[in-house]
Amino acid sequence: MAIKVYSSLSRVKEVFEPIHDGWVGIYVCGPTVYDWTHLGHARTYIAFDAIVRWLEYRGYRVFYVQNITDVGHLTEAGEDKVVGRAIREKVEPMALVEFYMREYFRDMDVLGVRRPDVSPRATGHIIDMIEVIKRLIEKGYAYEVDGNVFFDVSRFPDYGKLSRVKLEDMIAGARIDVHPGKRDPRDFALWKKAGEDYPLKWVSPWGYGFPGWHIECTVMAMRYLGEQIDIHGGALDLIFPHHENEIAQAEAFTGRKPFVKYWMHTGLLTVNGEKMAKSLGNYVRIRDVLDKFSPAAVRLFILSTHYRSQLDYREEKLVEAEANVKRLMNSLTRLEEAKVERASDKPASSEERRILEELYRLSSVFDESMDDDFNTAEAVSFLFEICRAVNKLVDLPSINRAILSEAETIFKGKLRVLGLPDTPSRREVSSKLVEALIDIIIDVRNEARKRKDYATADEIRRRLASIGVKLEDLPGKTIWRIEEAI
RNA sequence: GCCGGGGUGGCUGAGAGGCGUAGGCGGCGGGCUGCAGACCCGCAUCACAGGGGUUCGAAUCCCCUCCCCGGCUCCA
Repeated sequence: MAIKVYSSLSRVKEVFEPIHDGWVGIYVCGPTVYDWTHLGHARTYIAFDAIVRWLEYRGYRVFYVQNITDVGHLTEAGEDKVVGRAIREKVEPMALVEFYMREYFRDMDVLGVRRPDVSPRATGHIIDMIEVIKRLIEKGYAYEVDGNVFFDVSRFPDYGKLSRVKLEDMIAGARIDVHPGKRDPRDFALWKKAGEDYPLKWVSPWGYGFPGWHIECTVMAMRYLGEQIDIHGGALDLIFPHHENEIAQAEAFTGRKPFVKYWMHTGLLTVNGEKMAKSLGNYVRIRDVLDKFSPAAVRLFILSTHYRSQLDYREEKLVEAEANVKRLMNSLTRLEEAKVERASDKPASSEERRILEELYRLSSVFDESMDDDFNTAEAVSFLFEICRAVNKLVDLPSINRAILSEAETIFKGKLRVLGLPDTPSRREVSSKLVEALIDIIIDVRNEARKRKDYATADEIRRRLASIGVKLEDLPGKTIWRIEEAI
């Protein structure tokens, strides 16, 4: 029953034991809101959404913090992303931020990603950052050069423990911004000096400027979760330098180790086998995917692969996920129908008891999968088996009420924990009036069927299908659902 | 150059020494049905890149080879 979590730091699965009994603090690096959110964001945030849901399902109180980066995130050329874009579009930087932040939340809401408990913004924590930077200078971990402040990597011997990047290799390999004032090319900026007419700057002990990217997460994580936190997550590409630098800042500042007990990283998303990159022009916006596919299909697509694996986006896979969602939703419709039509108080038959036993078993292996480093991919396979068992049960001519209710609890519970819809879709687009009307039409059609007037019956079915209402004749009963709203 | 992750049946994609030939899709056959759909059951020369090795036993561990993808630079 213990949860196991793969830690990027130790590179093995560890038994999950939060620092405070029964309470989990989790920080996930949020987006820099200067552009539309893409499928990679969806991947990461849906994965962590499922993780948070699972921890709660297992009885933990979870406090989830995910930042909004609205300053300090620089491009390769050393330009602040938000500022650069705002200047090009001739808008106030914070208006740009506001726009994309709202769109981000909208996308996440549609995808059923529950909002974090706190969504702190970097610009709202400049004072905290300045305080931490001051302290780092006092402790000798940072130094000022002409209005810039750098972290002195040589003072932090653990540097590289997360990414396993060796300092020598860094110097040899990558392009590093060699600011003239840096003592060592590996040192990174905590505070950057801003020119006179720079639109986004704050006053500090070192003059006007703005914070570096890495310091915001360290500061906000500590502010809301304490000096040591249980889980810190993000996508794989943040390990170096972002998370490496966060560790250096936090542990240097507090003198306490470790800053983070479990580092969790999601695998990256590729598109048709290639990495997703602006330069390749293959960015897939969440918005565009949702134009074609249901949110549930997107979630199922993402959760069908383990969160640490690389995930390749291809449209056919979404088509398949959509079909799978339909399978699950069909089953829910049948369950609803069985509840009102065929629930009985007769003692359970041996067949019913067999199915119930099977459901209990599947429920428990589902849970084991999730406990094992949140293996949603394996859990999904059991979800489909639960679905099949439910179908078998509701196919029976009469079903023991208690068993039916147990089946419903199990099935819906698993759907919910994965953030999938647990009610048949027709509820969302119909109304009492629509339902009553369709029931009348169905009655008329069934009268025709009794008369063996199949031409009329088929015509009614065809015309209903053409407006998105799908009929299904079951023994003694016709059920319907809305496939695509007109 | 330095670090990772992979190569599994027609496709997709879990599993990481025996404990379910995962699951889904597609295909075929059967059941149910007026038909259709949905659903249920069964089947597929029962697959794990190639070559060695360890083991009573390997898709899973070790070694070698080939191929793919990613990180090291802004990125979720």
